Amino acid sequence: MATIKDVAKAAKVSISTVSYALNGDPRIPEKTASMINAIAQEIGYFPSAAARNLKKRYTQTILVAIADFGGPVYHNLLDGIHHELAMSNYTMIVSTGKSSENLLKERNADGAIITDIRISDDSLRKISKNFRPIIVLDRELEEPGIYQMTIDNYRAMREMTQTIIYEGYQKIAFVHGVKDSHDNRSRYQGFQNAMRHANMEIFEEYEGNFTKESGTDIIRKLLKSKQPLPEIFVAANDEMAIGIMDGLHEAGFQIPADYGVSGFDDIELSQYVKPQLTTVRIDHFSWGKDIAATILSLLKKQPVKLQMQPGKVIIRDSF
Amino acid sequence: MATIKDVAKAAKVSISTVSYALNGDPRIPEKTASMINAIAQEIGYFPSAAARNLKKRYTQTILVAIADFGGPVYHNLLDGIHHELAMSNYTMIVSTGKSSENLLKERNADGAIITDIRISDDSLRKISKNFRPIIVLDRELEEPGIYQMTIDNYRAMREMTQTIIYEGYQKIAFVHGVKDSHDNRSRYQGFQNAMRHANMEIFEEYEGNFTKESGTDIIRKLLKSKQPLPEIFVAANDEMAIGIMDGLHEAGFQIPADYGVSGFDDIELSQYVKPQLTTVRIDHFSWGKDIAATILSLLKKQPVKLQMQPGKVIIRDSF
DNA sequence: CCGGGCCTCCGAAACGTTTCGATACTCTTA
DNA sequence: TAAGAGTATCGAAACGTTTCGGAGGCCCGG
Repeated sequence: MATIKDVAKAAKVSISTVSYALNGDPRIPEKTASMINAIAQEIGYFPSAAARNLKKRYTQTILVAIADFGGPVYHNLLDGIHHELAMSNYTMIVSTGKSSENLLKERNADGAIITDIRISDDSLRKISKNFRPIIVLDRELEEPGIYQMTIDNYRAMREMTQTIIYEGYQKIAFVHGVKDSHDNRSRYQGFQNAMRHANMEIFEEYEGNFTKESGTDIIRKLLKSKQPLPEIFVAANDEMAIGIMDGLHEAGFQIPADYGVSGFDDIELSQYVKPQLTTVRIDHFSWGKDIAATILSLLKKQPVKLQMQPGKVIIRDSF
Repeated sequence: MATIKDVAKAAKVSISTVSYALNGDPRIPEKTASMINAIAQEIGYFPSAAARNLKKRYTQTILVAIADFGGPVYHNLLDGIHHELAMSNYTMIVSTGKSSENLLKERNADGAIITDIRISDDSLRKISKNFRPIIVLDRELEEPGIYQMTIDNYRAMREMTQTIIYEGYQKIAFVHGVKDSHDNRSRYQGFQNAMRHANMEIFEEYEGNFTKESGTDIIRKLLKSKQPLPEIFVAANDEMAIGIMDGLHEAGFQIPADYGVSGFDDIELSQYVKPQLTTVRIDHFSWGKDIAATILSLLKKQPVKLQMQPGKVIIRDSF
């Protein structure tokens, strides 16, 4: 592997001169620099990230840790982050699972954006001692070096619930996603709040895990056990809502004639499903851009103001 | 930042002893090792990836370079790769755009899986001088250190086309994705071959770019310019097929009564669209696992046999 | 002709690890 | 009791960069 030493030898100059030349230091005159660049090019030299990272104490890299690659909500978020970062000179890497924690602990990046509930608060707190800044998207965590940028789930779900109540629904049920996730909790709280304000009882609560399958399962079990159904299912996300619709259709019911369903996220599928799903739109792309811009400011030690990403109720045909 | 030196000082042993202890070298007796581990834990020490990477000449990392985070086909692929890699002790990182080339050139990983057409063959050839192994998913590229694992587009599309011909369609049109991509080319060749064998003329060819919007556009333009339409649109992927369906529906046509449409990939949406799309299923998840297993073998210098990932025609209702 | 300033360039230390090749000990065993 | 074999530990070099602090050489003004 060609190193800077090889370049120096070939160019008959010192290592330091090569380094300066390659990094465009003004003290190297134009013609020397271009000579050195030509030689580096020729022998196929590229600096070793490892060596550079070690010496400079940063990597010019931002890590995005996500829970999995599968979910339909991440794409726009990642695209948004990437879009913004591409204009800076930071490299973006994304990881999932166990990899993420390793990358953080061993400081493979200068900053991180995290939305993976499997990384515990505790672990994050520990990591934040050595690694900053971190932006968390999926939890509330008060800690120096950790910043929160969440979706305004509470307000959006409250608004959705109010709309439903206004429509005259009486037997209203909530379908939970993974119970102890921040998203689920805050959405549920918004729902709860709206119900309480309207002096309404929650008809029932069901437990899913944010997947489509869990939504379908709930319906199947409900039907099989002959329990009374609500008039409308307020799901904590679109995937479960769609799963519920699948389950209901499977049993021969009509939506919204027999039962209503609402979602949250406005994933692409929601417009294709029949009837189209009434849901809360989150503009993940611009949220991503916002997050990236924030971490860039943080990296420059500039002051930032953190605000929640708003959601917007999109009325379609599912209730 | 705590370094190994701090641990050594706190434990009153030498740096080398700490290093051996932390890496579980058998020459360090159990009780010394656990004492050192405890101290490292206590002062919050984590090794610096940069320093380790520099000294050992590898990173235990595999890079996956994708074209963008947006497309619906990557998720399962990435999940498959991750699934397999998670069982090894390699860290997986994914990147896109300009970042990918930097990461490769500066050797931030030990191996790479690439499916991003914007990285040119030339660039890849150059990179492969310093960086191996590389598995490419989106092109054919004969070069030491570069391995190809593609989808068997040719065969699958030929089969799809044969099915269509067998159904009795006469005016058959092909809808191209981005023209010079390997996927588009090989799918087109499969189509062409089937047509030739059946002694049929290709009714027309349209040019899209693999996006839904491009599919819809094609229909709109066709309709506006009053050109004759084919009886069936053979699209190079599902997204365009769905875009075409959208365009046709928009103009009030019925599918498959008025026009037929076929896709390729079997993305999730294809089952939700009405009518459900007839397409070619690619099991991206197991393809991903296969790819990951292959790169792992390559890394261990074991012999590998590269085979194409097969596709399977899934008959649904769009023709 | 001398001193100072600028322009080019260079040597060497440092970043935080790993690992080779010792060096002291402590036991065995003859 | 001395030699040999382990055992536990250590010092120092090396990985490939960046960057500080010069050092020579040249030109300029006085």
